[in-house]
Amino acid sequence: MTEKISDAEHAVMEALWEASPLSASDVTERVREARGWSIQTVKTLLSRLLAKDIVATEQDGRRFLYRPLVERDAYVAGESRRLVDRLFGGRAAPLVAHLAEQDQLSRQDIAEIEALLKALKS
Amino acid sequence: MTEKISDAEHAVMEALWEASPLSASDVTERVREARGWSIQTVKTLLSRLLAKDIVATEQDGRRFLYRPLVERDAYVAGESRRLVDRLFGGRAAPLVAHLAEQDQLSRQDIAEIEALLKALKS
DNA sequence: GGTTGTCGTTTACATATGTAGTCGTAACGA
DNA sequence: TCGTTACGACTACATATGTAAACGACAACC
Repeated sequence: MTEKISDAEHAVMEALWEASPLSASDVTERVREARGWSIQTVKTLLSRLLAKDIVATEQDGRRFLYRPLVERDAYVAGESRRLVDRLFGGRAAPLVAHLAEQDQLSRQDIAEIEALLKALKS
Repeated sequence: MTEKISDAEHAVMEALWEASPLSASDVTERVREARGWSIQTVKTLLSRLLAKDIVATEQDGRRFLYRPLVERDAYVAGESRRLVDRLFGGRAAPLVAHLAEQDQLSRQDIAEIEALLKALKS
């Protein structure tokens, strides 16, 4: 039921998932390289995330520190499921098949996945 | 480099991938159940897809028939890659690991994937 | 041949999104 | 104490998106 996180907001969330709580300027610093946003932009994104209850704040003197309310894992799970539902009829196997066909699996990926599956079956 | 396909546009594309060429009303009929859009809405979406060169038209008497210019496979590949890049650092194995952890893989999925990988290694 | 229905085209409008600028205020530094 | 700075809040504005209504042209039917 969590509200939708946009692309830009997602970049901010990645910073917060990496470390938190962070002030707006901390976040700006952390996303500067990847996105080059002004602090104003980051503040707007943080406000929107706040309004959507995706992050929370705590007072730190005159400023706010931001902290995620949504776990990265939950977000990743949601997005993965959305993709699988939309494009693969809700089944995960066709997704893996697709990745394989597109040669997007390295030899190492294959080995890792096999090991994983073996573990799963036990 | 194909332009972005929005969620609503994607529903229209699925109809066209299933069968094409189709008229606007054909498409409307095919998406009616899933989305319940008016024909006006479908026409707008088709125009936008046309403007983005994602579909093409051919004249059929007084009306147009629409046909995809982008293969479903290419779209699926792009979206899958985007997800893997954004959420799994570009590596596919962690995605599979994630699905596994979330219990999103059925026993049958596992069997299918194993067979697939075995085939890949040969 | 006028009416009606069907097309594509144009316009509409609310909300979301990307990307900031401005403003009032409170703290900090000289 | 007085200017500078750093904050959050509010405002801005273009483009994208979802969802259509209105319009004008033309074809089919009576």
